[in-house]
Amino acid sequence: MGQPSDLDAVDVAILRELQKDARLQNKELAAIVGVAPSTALERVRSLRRRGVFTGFHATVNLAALGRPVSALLSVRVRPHRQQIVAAFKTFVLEQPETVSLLHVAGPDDYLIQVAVPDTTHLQQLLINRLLSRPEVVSVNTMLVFEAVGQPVQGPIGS
Amino acid sequence: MGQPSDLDAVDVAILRELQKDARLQNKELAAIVGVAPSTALERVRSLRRRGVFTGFHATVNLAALGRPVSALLSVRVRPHRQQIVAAFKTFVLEQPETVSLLHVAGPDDYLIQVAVPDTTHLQQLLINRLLSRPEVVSVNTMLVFEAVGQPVQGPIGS
DNA sequence: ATTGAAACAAGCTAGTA
DNA sequence: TACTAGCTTGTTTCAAT
Repeated sequence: MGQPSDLDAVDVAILRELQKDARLQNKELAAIVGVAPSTALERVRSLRRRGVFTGFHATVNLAALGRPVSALLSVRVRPHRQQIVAAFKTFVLEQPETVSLLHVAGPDDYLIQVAVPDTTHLQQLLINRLLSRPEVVSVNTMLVFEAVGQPVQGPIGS
Repeated sequence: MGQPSDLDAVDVAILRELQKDARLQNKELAAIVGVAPSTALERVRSLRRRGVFTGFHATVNLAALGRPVSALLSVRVRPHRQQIVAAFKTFVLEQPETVSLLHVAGPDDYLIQVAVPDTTHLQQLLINRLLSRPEVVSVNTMLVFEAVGQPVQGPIGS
């Protein structure tokens, strides 16, 4: 589904601009990428339809939400049966502290990023909700000092 | 900077809606949260000014960008001097493969998420660009099977 | 701090090349 | 597929509360 070659220079420019600012108005976007507004509109719709754009989201300052402490929890889940794993994932995503969940290949199976009000809250989350689950074999906690996300992703010249 | 109590119900509703859909029109947003369009506009501006909103970004399907393989690189950097660490971070963020960078407390110092066209590309990145750097003591590679981000973050009732 | 209304600007849908 | 034009719709400012 979708080769990078499906994307011409205008598409790539649109991807770049809307990753930088999702609230950019269509007319302005059209001016920046050098096409007519109607064309820009159709391009954005097409990129959405083709699944190249997966969403448009505001990002928030978690500290301003009263959750200044972030941690990465490296979790080992056993046995690795489909039903158990699915239930675990659902549970994790239901927790309001969860920011993201990665299923990885390595010594541990899942990396969960959480944001909490304080370390006491983190401790309670670990003890009362994660370690108490039978399928959770181990949890390694890494405090997050700093998180930097690249705001713009594009194709890579292989 | 910014207690959660600074946010009333309307603010929280605005945060929720724009995290779900950053391209929501102001008029529609106003209708959903139950205020006049002019009020909604002022609230959004205020949340931006106060740094509660940190950005509005389109998210893209990395596979559609020709980068279907994601990995998490757990990196140990030594010595842990300010200048060396800063140079390392800058270098990592300059690489087009980089999706995000976390500085953590744990056995390793950095977790780097990368998205690449294939595993050969990943191997080359590791050998030619990461392991060749003198400050990089070790790299542990975890392949990412699945990544799920919670689209909406809110305050947590402590 | 919120609102309603007016002036302004953008979005959208044709019809055409 | 992209563009121009014109009608529709949304955005923004501001005086008043």
